[in-house]
Amino acid sequence: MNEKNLNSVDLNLLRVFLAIWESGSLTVAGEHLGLTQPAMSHALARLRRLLDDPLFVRTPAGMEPTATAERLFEPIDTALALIRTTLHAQEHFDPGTAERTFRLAMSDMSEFFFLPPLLARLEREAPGVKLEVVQVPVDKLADALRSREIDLAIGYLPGLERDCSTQHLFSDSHVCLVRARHPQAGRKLTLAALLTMKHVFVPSNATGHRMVEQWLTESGVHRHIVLRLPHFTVAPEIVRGTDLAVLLPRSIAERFNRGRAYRLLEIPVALPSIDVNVYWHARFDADQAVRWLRDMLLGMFGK
DNA sequence: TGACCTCAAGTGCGCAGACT
DNA sequence: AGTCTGCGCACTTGAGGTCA
Repeated sequence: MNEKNLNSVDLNLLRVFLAIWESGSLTVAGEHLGLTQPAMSHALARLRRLLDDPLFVRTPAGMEPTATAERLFEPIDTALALIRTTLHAQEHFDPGTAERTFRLAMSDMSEFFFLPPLLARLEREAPGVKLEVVQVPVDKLADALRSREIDLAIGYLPGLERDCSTQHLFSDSHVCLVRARHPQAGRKLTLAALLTMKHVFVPSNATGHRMVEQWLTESGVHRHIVLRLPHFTVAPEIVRGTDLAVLLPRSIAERFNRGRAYRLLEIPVALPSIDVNVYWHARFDADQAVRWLRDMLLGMFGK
């Protein structure tokens, strides 16, 4: 593209490009942008002249991008996001008056650990701020952060470090949670005792927890599972009334043990530690609101 | 010299109808 | 049903002229 072509680049044409890319239809893209279909057609025609490429071709499946469009998508998407966040960055974020919903992705265990204290803090300092926890498959998290479907992801998510910015909060390890009057309470837990005990098994959707469970299996540590649960919240209540045990992250176990109804036993196997981080996409580095929330998380949970 | 006005060209958009 | 194209309207922009 020469300087003359550059003069005719209209930022709105790039929005048109992205809207057609995302919807695969001029009509639908126009609805998203508040333009009619003919206006979209004209805009696409101008883009085609500008870039000397059809960009999108009609197929039975909709408007399919050409190789040139495929090549252009990422830089255009990144450039527009940069412009948006640069403009947003100028807007001062005042938590006391802000009306904003933050969308977060986290596991069920992280919900239990993070949300109660975080909500209490928000209630005091940012009454207009709302949270929405979104369940996103791990392999879709990077895309969800990039597209701003979610603002932050929290947990042990090593796969995200390649695509996203990261702030370390704390390192966690696993312990064996039993009731205070359990026969093993007060004793040093041996591998033989661990294998003899009856366990509650919680698959959870937490990546770190799953990794530890997988590591135990691969290491030949096969516990005697008498109860499988789809989620972990009821497990401590069951453990409190029985001689069953459950393996949980220490942060979760300590939260349950505030009333001293349990004992936390060290697991007699060297388990990998879990780095609990907060993740966001680098394109939103400058977003004052998200930065404020990140700083709050770091202040509350960072070690 | 700057402010204001006029006019032509360029641009964006919508309507209607043709096309795929 | 969805897209493309010709046409006309509205608005913007820039050049040129006039006036205080």
